[in-house]
Amino acid sequence: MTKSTAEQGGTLTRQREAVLQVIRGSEEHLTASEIFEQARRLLPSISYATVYNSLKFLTNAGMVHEVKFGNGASRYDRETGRHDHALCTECGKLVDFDLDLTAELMRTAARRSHFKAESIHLTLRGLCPDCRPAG
Amino acid sequence: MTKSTAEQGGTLTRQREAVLQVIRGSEEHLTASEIFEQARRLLPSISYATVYNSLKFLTNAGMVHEVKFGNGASRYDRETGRHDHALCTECGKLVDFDLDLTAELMRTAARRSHFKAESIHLTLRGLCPDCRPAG
DNA sequence: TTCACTGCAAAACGTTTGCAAACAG
DNA sequence: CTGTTTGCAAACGTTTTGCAGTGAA
Repeated sequence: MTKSTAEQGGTLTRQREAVLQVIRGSEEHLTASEIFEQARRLLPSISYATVYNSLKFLTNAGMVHEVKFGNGASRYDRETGRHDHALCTECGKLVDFDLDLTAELMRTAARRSHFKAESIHLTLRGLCPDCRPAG
Repeated sequence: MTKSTAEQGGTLTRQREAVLQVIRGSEEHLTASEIFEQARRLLPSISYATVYNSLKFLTNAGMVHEVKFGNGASRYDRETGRHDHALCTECGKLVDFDLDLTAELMRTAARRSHFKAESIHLTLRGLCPDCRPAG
């Protein structure tokens, strides 16, 4: 029953730390394969499966945030607090932002859908500053 | 340049019609594999790939609506107008609803994210009426 | 010694593709 | 005939799994 490094679940191994470091070190929202590429630079022996294990571990531990979109690859975000996403339809760039109407929004959505609300997820699709016509 | 049955793109073949009929005939949001199962009851010779082709065709033609969630299978919705979704975390049920604050919401989100808004997608996660503790 | 974790390879899953044959205009 | 669509099988990208081997308490 003796606990190790992390809060409860398990150990923050070298591999998991490398994965965490990659995610924390990036402005972007990386995919598992991008994380694998970068993690193996820190720890050449790391395997793809271990990256996946680590991502699951870190997600469960609340240390990173998984963003699932469409049918493509999940992306991982160092920002773990509640926030929304904007996805560029031109270049695929994914940006975090926060809408503080969400408490209100969740109540309205719950009423309309007759669900007991747990969380609300909002995604804006459009053109990012770099891709839109004018400045 | 002579057009056929559909608006512009192509023909509404027997296969595409079967797929459309399955989607229109269901209250649920079916996956491609569920659609395949049901479509082959209408048209036993239909193939999986043709179901995918048809879904792509119908989606492009605006006759059905594709809902992509997480990394799982896309679901297809006969409701093509703008609307939001509620996803049950217990049983996976997906329900449509409409929030009419969305025009306002889109403006705010665009301002916050600095994106040029195209569309906004809102998903409520929680417990559906059947799964939540009390009535 | 024990138990969690790793690395590898294979499988699983949803989806897409290449291509020959069938079909409609 | 010509172009489109079909059906099949094989390929694809992402994720999961089985399992033997490693490593830290």
